[in-house]
Amino acid sequence: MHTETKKRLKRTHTCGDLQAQHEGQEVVLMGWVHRRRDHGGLIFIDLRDRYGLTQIVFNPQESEDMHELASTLGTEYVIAVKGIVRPRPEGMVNPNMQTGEIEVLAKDLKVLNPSKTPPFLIDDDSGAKEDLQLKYRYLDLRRPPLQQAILCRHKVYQAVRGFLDNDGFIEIETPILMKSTPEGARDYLVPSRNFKGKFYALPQSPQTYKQILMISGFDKYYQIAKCFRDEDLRADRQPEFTQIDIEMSFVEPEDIFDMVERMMVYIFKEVLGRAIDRPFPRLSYDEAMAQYGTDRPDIRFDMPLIDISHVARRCDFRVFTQVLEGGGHIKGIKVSGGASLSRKQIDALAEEMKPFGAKGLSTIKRSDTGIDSSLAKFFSQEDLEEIVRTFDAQPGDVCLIVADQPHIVASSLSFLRTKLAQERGLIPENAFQHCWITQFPLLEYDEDRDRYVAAHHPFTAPRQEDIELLATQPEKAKAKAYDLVLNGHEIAGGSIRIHTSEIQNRMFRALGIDEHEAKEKFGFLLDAFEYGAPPHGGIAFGFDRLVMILAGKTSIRDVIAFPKTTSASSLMDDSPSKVSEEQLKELGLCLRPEIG
RNA sequence: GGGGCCGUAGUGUAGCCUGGUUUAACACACUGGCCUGUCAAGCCAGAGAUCGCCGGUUCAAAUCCGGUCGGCCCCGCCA
Repeated sequence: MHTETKKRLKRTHTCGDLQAQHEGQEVVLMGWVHRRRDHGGLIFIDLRDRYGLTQIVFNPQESEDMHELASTLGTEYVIAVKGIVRPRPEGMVNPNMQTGEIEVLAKDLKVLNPSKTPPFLIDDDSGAKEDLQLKYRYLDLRRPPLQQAILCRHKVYQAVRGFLDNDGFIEIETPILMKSTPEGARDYLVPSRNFKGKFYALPQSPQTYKQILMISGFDKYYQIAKCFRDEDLRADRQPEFTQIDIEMSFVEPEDIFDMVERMMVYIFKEVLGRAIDRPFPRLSYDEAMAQYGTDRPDIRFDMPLIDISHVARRCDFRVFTQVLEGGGHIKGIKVSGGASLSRKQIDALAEEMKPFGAKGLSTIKRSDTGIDSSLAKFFSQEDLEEIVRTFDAQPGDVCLIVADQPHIVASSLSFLRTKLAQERGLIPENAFQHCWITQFPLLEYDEDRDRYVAAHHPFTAPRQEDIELLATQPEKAKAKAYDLVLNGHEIAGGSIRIHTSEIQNRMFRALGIDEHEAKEKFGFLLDAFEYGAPPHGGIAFGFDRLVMILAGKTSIRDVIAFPKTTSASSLMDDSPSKVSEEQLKELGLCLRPEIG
């Protein structure tokens, strides 16, 4: 035991540290065996930790025993090496390595822990399929790209906390076990043992708590909060995710915009060392929908949606005229140089637009000699020319046109716009373009539930001038709500809140929530409003999405240490899983017979 | 709830459309041997797969059909 202690090695440097200046120093490195190159005589080991790689050389002349031991090292063994830093021989410098000027001549080797052969290569690209990566997430997380992503996430946490603290915000935690509320996403439920038959819900967001904190006088609050929504997943949606949740008292939207823009400038500077321009451009919801067909437009490239209804009204194409009579839209986008797209390619695009409801895709190509269009027989030459002018199409361009209900035209063309921009390389690399979307509708009509639902959430304030519309034409009311969009991703959304129980009750009435139900579900908030609620508003960031964009990833799974699959399971720890009969009994639960 | 793509040695792919001369191929990893300047080390040899699972069609299924499970992408959904 005593000799063990004496011989124990203490790490002096990391695998990313050593340079020519360390020549001659005795160092101790610890890490994972990244690769072994065994020449029978000399053995080279690339030793890896999260800081980098360092080449270790084992020479049998130093110690036969040590050399023997080095020859048994396998990939991912954890070892400690004591050795002397020396410059690499003439011509052996590796300029691709951070530590490529030097190597460590091993004097002592200890195997701290052997490793089974890993199921995939620990490298920039392991080549393994994603389910295998998720099962062995602890190995996947050793890969440099994921380590960098997690490090980026750390930097964003620190930047956010640093900025908000400096700006006078107070970090306050709110409960994870809370009351289930109607409206919004499906809740994750937690059964109560003390109150059998009753349930907590995990927060979809800390919305009601942060409003109550405003009433408590914490006029500048923030929290980096875990949120939970039991809905179907996407590349940028996980069942549990993280928000930067912010709320302020005595503010108007301008105050929020100013604070958020300063924070984004700070984050980009701290995390990427980049300067970004502000103020961020603003578009109203209606403008965004008209120009881009989406409320989260990617404005790194142009390609706006162009309305040609005024010309289409005069054509003989019944599909078009019927769409217009039914209140539909006829719009299109111009693809510069797109006249070279083949019939087959266009058909493929049309096929991809079908899930959005688009039934057809019409084309108008402009060449040097004239206009070639699938609509030629329905339009006069003059009208075709007018359409081409409306699009400002040059020879070699093609205009792709959809006629349908407004929401179908918008979503399918928005998809097409992004898709073509990606395929044709129109999106500038390494560009970051924010924009604000403002003046969202307050309410939307829900066909299934046969009533209005809150477009944002039921605490969102209507514009002052629209309050009367709540009782008369609710769909026309606009909200003091705003989203922050970055490169086509919604990264934050917020609003000025209702702060009087009088307006809040009018809102509930518009939503078809009667007084009894309102009291039952949100009574605590309505009560709180009676005791001097300050005007307030705020915003919440999708933290994972923000980090995803900053880290240059295309899925938030890449910036979450332990993400779930698209079916919300965790392949590493195999959750969700069954629980024992005793556990169920304790909670007063039994499973429906068909579940077993 | 719906649509699309994928599932073949430890890993990634080919083979599948057009069923049988395929003893299921290739690369990486792995095992053994040789090797003192490699850094994706090299050379030689070797082991490793009832083709996700269940059923059907057929003389014959990795291959065709139906179902099912899992992963990814999308529509709906996500206040």
